[in-house]
Amino acid sequence: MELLFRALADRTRLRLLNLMGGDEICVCFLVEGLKMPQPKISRHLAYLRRAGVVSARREGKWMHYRVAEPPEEHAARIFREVREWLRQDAEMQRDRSRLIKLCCAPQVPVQLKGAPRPASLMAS
Amino acid sequence: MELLFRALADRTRLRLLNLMGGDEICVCFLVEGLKMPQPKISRHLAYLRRAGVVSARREGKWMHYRVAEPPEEHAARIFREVREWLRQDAEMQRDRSRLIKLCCAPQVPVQLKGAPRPASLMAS
DNA sequence: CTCTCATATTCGCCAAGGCGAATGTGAAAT
DNA sequence: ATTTCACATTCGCCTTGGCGAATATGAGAG
Repeated sequence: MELLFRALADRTRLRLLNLMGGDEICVCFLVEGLKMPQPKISRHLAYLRRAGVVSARREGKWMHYRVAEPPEEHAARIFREVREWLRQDAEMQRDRSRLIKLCCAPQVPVQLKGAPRPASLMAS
Repeated sequence: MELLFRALADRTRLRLLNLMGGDEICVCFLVEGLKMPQPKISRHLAYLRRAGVVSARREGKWMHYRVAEPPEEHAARIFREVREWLRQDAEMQRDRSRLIKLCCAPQVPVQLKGAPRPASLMAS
């Protein structure tokens, strides 16, 4: 129980969870979307993984992360409520807009040339 | 947002929130109920107060604490869900039983001779 | 005024965890 | 095989926050 809350008790981790809203997303897009150093992102992703709230999948060089709903009933409800909360937060909305611009742009930035784009970024 | 989760990210604080389930409760009952050193309880209560999730009321020598629902909509829903979760947790149930035994006993322990009892401890 | 009682705060110590910088690793490309 | 690319981990430093022990505060009681 405390494990879940410790995972949520950090702004960067909340922003990460926000960016992977329901979808799989590649680490490089998280790095670019949050404009943060890559090791920092990776450390927080590791933390979220240890806490069991995200799952990772490897595809060649790329790692895809996605939100993993907790099995426990109450945890899951809290989790959904948090993500709903994120959708209405101002900074989180900016983050999502930036991400959408990033991956739906006519040409993506140099660093993400061949990176697999997140599937659905339509809702916002 | 992180403030709320940091407040919930500690077992002792969760146990405290559990014991003040909807009611006002005096610090001395929390100390006895959790069988923990009083300064420890006080420190965690201060933390909860700073986080804005409890409010305190003075009555002579005694301090009464109660849960304060956050004004923000999502925060409040999460908070209610947490407290619902607590009600179903095993250790939390034991804590509540012990508290009930404590204050509804034919004669309360020496330390709580004149202490004001928590009002309603009927639901459990 | 002093004493006691309920509660709060302070102090010193230690572990968790955030950060940037550097380095490691594993998969593909050449 | 070597290099490159995407990502992970380690290291050293610093802050937060947990703890017990001691002490402070503030309100009644005597």
